[in-house]
Amino acid sequence: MKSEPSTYSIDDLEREGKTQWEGVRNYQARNFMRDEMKIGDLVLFYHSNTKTIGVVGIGKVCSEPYPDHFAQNKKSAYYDEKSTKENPIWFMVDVCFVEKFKKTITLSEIKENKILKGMKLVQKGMRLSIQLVLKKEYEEVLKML
DNA sequence: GCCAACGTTGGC
DNA sequence: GCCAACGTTGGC
Repeated sequence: MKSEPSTYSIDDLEREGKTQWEGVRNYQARNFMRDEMKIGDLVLFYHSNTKTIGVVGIGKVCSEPYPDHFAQNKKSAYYDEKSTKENPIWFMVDVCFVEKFKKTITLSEIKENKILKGMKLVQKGMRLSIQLVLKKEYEEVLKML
């Protein structure tokens, strides 16, 4: 799961222990979150759009998917008039803190790792903020610590 | 700050 | 249904 650290960083998650992953406004990412995520799923936490880009820690899905009520909040940056309480369009999960790495596993390191060349993250044009990571990819990333 | 790549919107 | 225009993402 990607996040811009200026918006929400691994340090924020460590401090809070748990957060709502609101604001996903992309259908593919929503579908993945809504249909595939289960409580206990482990998450690579990725910092994008920052000085040191890469995987910075681990989180865990700690709720069922549920409607993103920020979409009904007119004051929220994530407000979407098409999403109603009766017919919510957008969904989110809660993410809990597991671990913050001592170092960032950078995007360039991941790009250099042949075992990870199939990772969604390094596919051309892949901008999705939530991506499936295969078990072997997950384990390989952790080996790079 | 630039810009490529992608997604969404809306006219036709 | 096509596609141009526009907005966003995100690496560099």
